[in-house]
Formats: sequence, structure tokens, C-alpha cells
Amino acid sequence: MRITEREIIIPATDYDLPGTLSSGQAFRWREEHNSWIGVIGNHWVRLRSSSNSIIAEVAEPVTDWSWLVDFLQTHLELKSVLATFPKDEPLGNAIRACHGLRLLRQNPWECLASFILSSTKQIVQIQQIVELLCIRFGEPVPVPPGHSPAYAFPSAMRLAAATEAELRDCKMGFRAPYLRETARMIHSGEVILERLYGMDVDDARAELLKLPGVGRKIADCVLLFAYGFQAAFPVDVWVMKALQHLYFPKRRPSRKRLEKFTQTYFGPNAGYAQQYLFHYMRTKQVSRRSDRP
DNA sequence: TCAGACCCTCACAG
DNA sequence: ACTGTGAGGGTCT
Repeated sequence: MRITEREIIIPATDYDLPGTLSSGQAFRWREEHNSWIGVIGNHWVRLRSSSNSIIAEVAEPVTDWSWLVDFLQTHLELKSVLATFPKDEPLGNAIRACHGLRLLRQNPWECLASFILSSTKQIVQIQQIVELLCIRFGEPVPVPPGHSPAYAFPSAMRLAAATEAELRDCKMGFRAPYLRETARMIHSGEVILERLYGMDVDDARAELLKLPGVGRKIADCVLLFAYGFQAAFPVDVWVMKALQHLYFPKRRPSRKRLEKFTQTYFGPNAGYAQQYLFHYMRTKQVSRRSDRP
């Protein structure tokens, strides 16, 4: 007989759970009483950090926890990843300031849809939009007694069936037609997200770029956060600021030159380096509002 | 390559 | 309190 439990202790060293869950790669995690509540697939999940481990609780007993371990990527030895970073001062600062920051491994559809909604939005706003989307279109999932309702991320089929007005009601503005059309193309099989796992990074990116509302930056986010392609290096306004300031102080590099740089300088775990730069810039630097005289 | 448009919300200045 | 303004993990034309 197999053991089913509602709780599991997952060994995890060098793992900053709050930092990772709030670092702008996933948008459905809320802090509550020193723990983090979210939904993975059809599972309501509560996570909390302990010494060298993460304690996870779900609503109903499960036997197979691989979906959670895969999401958290706890097996990855962070030290060996950080060891491949170039030994420069900016990254050194970021590593020191963001100790234990990790990359998650998310569901491709949820990640794709979420990042389509991310363009020119602040992270809190993205969280709000995704939340509304799940409440309105997601299937309810079981929650422990006493907890507020939770919903799975809505399927591509469901979102393709929604009207543009219904989507705009979720405060996503001009992103609504992008999300709707992308949902349709995924549901119809014009782009098959499962196939990207077996492709090389350039082919996988080309597939994502077929989708409306998906440009280079969002494609690279999905490649990195959902598929684990380490060659993907999303360049957003924060990372661009870091790159310009730290590595190209003289003049702005061309797009081609910048791509060459990010694909070579940061080494085999460039995607990880990107997340450290992003999180460092966003959380640890002097904010622009307070650095006025 | 280079604008400008695109929705909407929030923070902040006055 | 109330309005004006700017900007936010971009993409498309």
C-alpha cells in the first residue's frame, strides 16, 4: 500500500523561498503567516521554509509529489550554478544580496499566458490581473477547511472561448486580444507547447514568436521559467538598465551586439545570472523615487 | 532601427 | 480631497 500524506518535507539548501516566489517569475503566490500559499496545477499548496528544507502542505492527500519537486527545482545544486558566473563586481554583489534565489520550473501555458499579461505592467498589477483571470475562468480546486477558495489557472480552451470584453474586465487592457488569440492558437494545436521540450532553444523560441503578444522578451521568459533553457536571457527594462550601466557605460549597444554579449559573457547559466541581476536591480538598488536630491 | 499607439491602474506632486 | 502626470518585467505597425 502506498503512503498518502498531506504534508511533505523536501530537503533544500541554499533556497530563499520568499525571495524566489516573489521575484517576478511566478505571479500566484501570497505570503500568509510566515508561509506562502499558491496553486500548482490542480493543487492548492502552502509552503514554508525550515532549516535546510521546505515544508509543503496540500489540501488532499497525494502519493506522488514529483510535480512539486519539479516546480521548486530543489535538487539543483545552486553553488555549482553560481560558480559558472563571470567573476565581476555586479554579479558578485547580486549573489551576495540575493543568497538562495532560484529559478522555478513552471507550467508552460500558465507561464506564457501570464507573461503576455506582463507587458508594461508592474509586478503587483500582473498579480492582480492573473488573480482575476483565475477567479473568473479557472476551475475551483480543493482547499483545506477554513481557507478561501482557490482556482486553477484557466485552460487555453477556456480563455479562447472568452470574449475580449470579458478579458478586458480582468484589467488587462490592450493585452486581451493577444491573450485570446494566443489561447486559440494553443488550443487549436497551431503551436504545441509540449513539443518545445525536445527542441533546441532557437527553434523553441521561433515557435513562441508565432504567437501574438509574444516578442523576444516574453518568449525568453517562458523559455527560461517554464522550460529551463539556460541560454534564454530575457532583457527587460531592469536588466537593460543593469547591462547598460554596468557593462556598457560608454554607449548603448546595438541589439545584435547586446545579444552576442548576453549569450557569451554570462556562461552556461546565463538565464540564472539574468535572474540575479533582475532581482538585485529591482529590490536592492536605490529606487528611482528616492534617489532624487 | 525608430517612434507612436495601445489599456489601465497606482503613486505621487501640487 | 481632488486632479494632473508619469510610468509600469513590451509588442505591433
